[in-house]
Amino acid sequence: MVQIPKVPSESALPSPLQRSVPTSADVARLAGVSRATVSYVLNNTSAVRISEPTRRRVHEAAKELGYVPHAAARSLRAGHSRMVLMPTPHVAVGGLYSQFFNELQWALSRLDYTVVQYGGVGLRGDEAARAWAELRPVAVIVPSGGLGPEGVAVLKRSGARAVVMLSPEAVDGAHVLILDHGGVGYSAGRHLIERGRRRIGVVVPQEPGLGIYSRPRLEGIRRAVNGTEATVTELPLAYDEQAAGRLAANWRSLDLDAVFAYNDEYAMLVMRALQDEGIGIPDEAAVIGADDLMLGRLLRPRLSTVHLDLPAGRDLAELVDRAVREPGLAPTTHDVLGATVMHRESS
Amino acid sequence: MVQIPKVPSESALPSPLQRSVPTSADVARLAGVSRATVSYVLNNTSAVRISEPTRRRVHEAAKELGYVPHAAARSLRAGHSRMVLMPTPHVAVGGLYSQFFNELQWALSRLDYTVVQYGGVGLRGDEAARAWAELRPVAVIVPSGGLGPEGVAVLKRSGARAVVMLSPEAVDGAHVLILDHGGVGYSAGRHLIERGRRRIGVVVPQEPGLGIYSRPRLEGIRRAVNGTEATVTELPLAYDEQAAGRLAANWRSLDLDAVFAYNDEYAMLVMRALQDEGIGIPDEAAVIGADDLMLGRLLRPRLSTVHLDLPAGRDLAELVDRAVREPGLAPTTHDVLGATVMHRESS
DNA sequence: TTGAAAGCGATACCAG
DNA sequence: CTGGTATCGCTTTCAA
Repeated sequence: MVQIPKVPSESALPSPLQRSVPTSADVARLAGVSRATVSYVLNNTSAVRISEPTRRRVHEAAKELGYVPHAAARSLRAGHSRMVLMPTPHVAVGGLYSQFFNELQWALSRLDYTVVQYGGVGLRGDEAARAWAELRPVAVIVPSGGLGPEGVAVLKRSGARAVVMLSPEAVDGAHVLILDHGGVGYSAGRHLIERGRRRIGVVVPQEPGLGIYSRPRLEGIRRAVNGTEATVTELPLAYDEQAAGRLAANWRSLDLDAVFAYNDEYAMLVMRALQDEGIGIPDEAAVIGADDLMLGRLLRPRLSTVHLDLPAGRDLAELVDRAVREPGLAPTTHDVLGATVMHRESS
Repeated sequence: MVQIPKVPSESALPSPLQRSVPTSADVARLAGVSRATVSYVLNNTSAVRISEPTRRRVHEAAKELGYVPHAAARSLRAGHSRMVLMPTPHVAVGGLYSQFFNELQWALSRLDYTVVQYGGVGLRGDEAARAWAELRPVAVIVPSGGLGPEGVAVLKRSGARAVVMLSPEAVDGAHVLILDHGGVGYSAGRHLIERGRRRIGVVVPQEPGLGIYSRPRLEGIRRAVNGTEATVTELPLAYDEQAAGRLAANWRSLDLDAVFAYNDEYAMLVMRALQDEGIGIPDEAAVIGADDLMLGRLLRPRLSTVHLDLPAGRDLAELVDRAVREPGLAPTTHDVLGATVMHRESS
């Protein structure tokens, strides 16, 4: 890491008399009108007609002072805001989610909402909900579970008209889009079994925050082997080459014929390690990932994967908008995570 | 994409009498004390001593009502906030930046700042600056240029005590950490020339927002060949397999012996396509990427790359904190992007 | 067409 | 120890 040099603190340098920030009252004074008039002009209030010369004077004064309205004061007065709060996920999620959230953000902006990602780092559950509630957002979108019915209640009591969660399970009071990661594991499991595999290893990432995804995926593959003669073996794995190397070195003693690698990045890591150990893919070991990243198509053999159908950001934005406009709307719960196996060459 | 089913709008459902959100006045009423006392108790104001029974009553009332303080009202009254605003980058940047920003966010939280990522989608330059200024953040961290001295001035006039930019060039009034992407290209160029390459292709991504990074990298490699007999050829490339395939098919007619692929992901794409075309790496074509992603080490041959030394999030957080606490501090400008070639097997 | 003033929610001063 | 009250910046009636 490059060091940022420490700057000698220029003690008590009499800074150029930091003018305090201009308010609408300052604009009014400079333009020689009342604050009300300033408000009318700058907000283009249609209910009131202001003479053209006055408008110009106000605009000029505002520009001269560099006036910028104070959002907090405004929404305090208005009693509501159009802020949609989206807590940032605690763990670095993959490129798939980034893309989804970009799309969502864009769609919400189109509907005239201000999207704010809030970094509640140390907080969990209800504590987090309280922190979010302090901002009085009109809606909250929680990317990944972790919020119980009490948390939802806190948010609603403090004015949130919609709480939308992407969660593995339904939560009382919230609109929930159920991202059934179990289906991802299940699809992978069915696929491997259909291709004649019986002794399936399942990579379980060691990164702490990934459990909410990896556990359901593991459960899903367990469901898939249920009633068959196939077996499932957990393979804990850190995301680094050494760990993958150790796994590969042990591979033959594990006596497995397939591996579901949690996602494509872990799959690449595992596949590389197995190949370096001289293990043939897919003959000796079938490998399947998940997320359908571009990188999987670039591997040799091409990586089989489970493609995730996330909801369109646009649809989610519309759900939020509807919930905001009709607070009476009963919270809904939908399964929205499609899982489709993309069979390529590694399985 | 999975459709979210449209919900029949339950017209005018008499919602369960949405109690309006509780204020400190409500708490005061329920506890039988004044609003001032509520404030003292809930903020643990040390200058004032409140009797234990009163404290308990206030706390109980607050809990019963589910009271959550109103951040906007509080900071309006206080005249300042501890919000650090970080506009979200317009273009999906790579995993390297995500990691850096996560670290930064964590470090700022430790210093008791509230980090807010703000999605100003359609806005650019001064317009964006005005939108940010409305939130009255105590500091603004701009991830990637695009803000001129006027924009900085707007932010400062509206109360921002620090404006920190990660930018290719110095900007008046802002603390600037110069991310010299030119150095990345330069290092790659020097490396290739030292290894005897003379006809260097440089991948220029076609994704719109990537120009701010790719242009300086290209300029850097131009600087590196200056005064040598080596040449530089631009290779526009979209991030998909077809485009890479076309490039590879044309490769021999281009008569190049090396390629700097903008970053590791493009490098993987290009390397794969070249290999599929039967072009030997590094013999026929040397390939070097940038960003030093894990994936490069997993490729065969292992990908040479330019490692970027980003500033530590912790250091940047401290710079922000110092600037906030000493507004008189003169804005500083530092070069902070180290570039180190990691020579592996592809070059 | 414009101005005076109330009030959004929380805090901090000054009395009591 | 506790309560009244002015205040932050802005919008919006109601009067003039």
